[in-house]
Amino acid sequence: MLSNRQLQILQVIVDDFITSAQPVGSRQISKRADITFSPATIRNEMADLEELGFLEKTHTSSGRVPSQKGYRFYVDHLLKPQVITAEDIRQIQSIFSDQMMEMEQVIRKTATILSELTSYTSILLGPSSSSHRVKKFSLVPLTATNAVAIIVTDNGHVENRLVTLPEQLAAHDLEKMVNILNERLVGVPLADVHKKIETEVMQLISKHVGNVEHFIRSFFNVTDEASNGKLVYGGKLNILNQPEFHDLEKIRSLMDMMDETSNEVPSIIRPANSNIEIRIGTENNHFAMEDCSIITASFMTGEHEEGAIAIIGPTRMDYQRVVALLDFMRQELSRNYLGPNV
Amino acid sequence: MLSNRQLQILQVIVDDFITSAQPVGSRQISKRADITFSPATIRNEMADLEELGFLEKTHTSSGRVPSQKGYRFYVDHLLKPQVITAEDIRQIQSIFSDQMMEMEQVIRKTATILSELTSYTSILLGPSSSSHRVKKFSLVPLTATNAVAIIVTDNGHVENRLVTLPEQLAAHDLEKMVNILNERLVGVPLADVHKKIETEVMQLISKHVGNVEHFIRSFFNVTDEASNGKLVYGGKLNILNQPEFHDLEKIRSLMDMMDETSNEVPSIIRPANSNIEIRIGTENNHFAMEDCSIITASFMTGEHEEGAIAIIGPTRMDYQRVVALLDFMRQELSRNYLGPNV
DNA sequence: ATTAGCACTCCACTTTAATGAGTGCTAACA
DNA sequence: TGTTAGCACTCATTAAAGTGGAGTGCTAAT
Repeated sequence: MLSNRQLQILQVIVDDFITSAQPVGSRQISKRADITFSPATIRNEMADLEELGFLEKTHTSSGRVPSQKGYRFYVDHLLKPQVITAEDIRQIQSIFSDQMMEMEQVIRKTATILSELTSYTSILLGPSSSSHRVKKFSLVPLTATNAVAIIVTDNGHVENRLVTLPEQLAAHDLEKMVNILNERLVGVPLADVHKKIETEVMQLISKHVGNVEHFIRSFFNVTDEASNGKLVYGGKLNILNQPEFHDLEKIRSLMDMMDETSNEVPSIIRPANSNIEIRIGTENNHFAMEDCSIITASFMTGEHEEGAIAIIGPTRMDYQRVVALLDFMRQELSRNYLGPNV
Repeated sequence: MLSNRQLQILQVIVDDFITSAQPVGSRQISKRADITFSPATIRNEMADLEELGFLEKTHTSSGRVPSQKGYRFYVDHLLKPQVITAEDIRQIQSIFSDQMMEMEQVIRKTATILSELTSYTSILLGPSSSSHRVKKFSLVPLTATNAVAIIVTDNGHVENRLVTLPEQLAAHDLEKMVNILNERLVGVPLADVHKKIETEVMQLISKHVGNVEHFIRSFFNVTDEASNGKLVYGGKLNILNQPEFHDLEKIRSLMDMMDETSNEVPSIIRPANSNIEIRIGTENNHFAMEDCSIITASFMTGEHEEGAIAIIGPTRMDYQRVVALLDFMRQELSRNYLGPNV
């Protein structure tokens, strides 16, 4: 069990290091107004805290730096709920001032504003469309062999894919097929479309219209891609401002992770439960993020629709502020984003 | 006028520097098999070339480095058409091996492969859809006040936008409106849709259906966003491998330029005429690219549809190879990409 | 239990010296 | 007259050595 004095010292060290990025020494601490004891006393306490694993030295005669365990303790026990400023609130609410708010726009604006307010990198994962239901299916022929297949969901999401039509397909067969698909697919959640087509629609169609194998197959993946929501980054380059990221290799691996081609990010930033979650350093289980912390939160845009917000910064991150901002943000998003008034 | 020997020396220096990134000295040059004269002679020639502005020194007693003017001369007069390897050809053609090639996929794959083959950053600008004609317009109502407006063009491009419907709008009025829009818009190039609606369709509709001002307005910008084609990057991080980009500020400004939010890139990478074009250093008229060269080429996917390819690398770029690759690539793209068999 | 005092450590920075690649110039050479 | 060998000189790079300062750990005094 840590004494009150130890708690106080740990708190001061973490707070100091977060703002200065410099190892903090005993003398420096003793100068603070709220510290009444001498540097020597502080040194003793710091030695104990180090032995307990909360602090580290960068070299034998340097000041102390919080260890990962130190941050963890700080986050779990010393974090004081911080009130965000009126200006923060104003900025966040400006996102919703525009009446006509399409999901993607809101996500984008949120990402930008969060990265500006925190000066870290924000990641927003829009709610997946897979729980939404098909509102309409249509097929627009382009040439004799090509057409565009379009699915509109009840939240206004549009999926479209170029498909190759079976060779000799009469116009009325095409129409018939579209009718069947509409009959059977409207109302089905996007996530189930694949299965539905395979088990039910496919044989039904081939009864009326021959040779649709290939067409159906090229249409299958329509539904797979909407399973993750839109992923948007804000302030990707903010990480370059952090003094601990002057190392090109670290930057590279982080940037690499955030490159659109990789798709591990959604699973990384989705919080395990729906609360705010903080993962520090190696807790992320990701090489590129060994020196990073990530704070995630989720927001709801419908009964089963969940989006995720994440802020990535150095382990030496302003946890208090970010947590406060994220908490407010998630509330605003959930509050403003009620179902399909989209 | 440069003597043959000067030409040879300039060529050797540029070639050498391109591969080694190190200033090249007289002794080093004289060691080459194709050089018959002594270091002292070379030094004299180099001094002349420097005076003429083709070479520079990094400091008084360093070897020579090509100046921007040197690169320009090299590119204009010394570039030998290089044959690309069978492996290069194989890789490039693999892009088109897949029968079902959607424009966006091809663009993506091209960007990736070009960045891998060159180890520089590639930028691909897909052809704009604005010359394509509206194939179909449809409106899918979601709620009483919201709907999705969808435009499909004859090349299979789909534009969709959430729109707010006028308050009291009967179902048959809606249908009538959609019919009118289809009648009037089908066959119109995307670029002209805006104008067409404003001058013609708007009054026609308001004759039949009242109070459509707001709806029409929210629909206007549908057409503006397709004016630039899809923009795709390949190997954004390759620039980090270049020794001249170990400076964070340079990296930042380049990355910043390539960030999706900025939209100056299309105009930068579009070549002035339809040939291959090389811009070196400050010729780019862009701060972030003072130490970069950009090689652009265009390809045709239809009579009036033009896409652009660009490779961005350090001024010390392997011009020969990149030019050869781009030239082959543009031919392949144009050849494989014939109109709307998409 | 707390703190002043002191020896010690180590980083960061500066200075100095040595090395070596490269140049410019001059004089000799073919 | 064009070419080259020779030589003094410049400058980046590297290593070694010295210096100052911030910080620690320990001990003894309060």
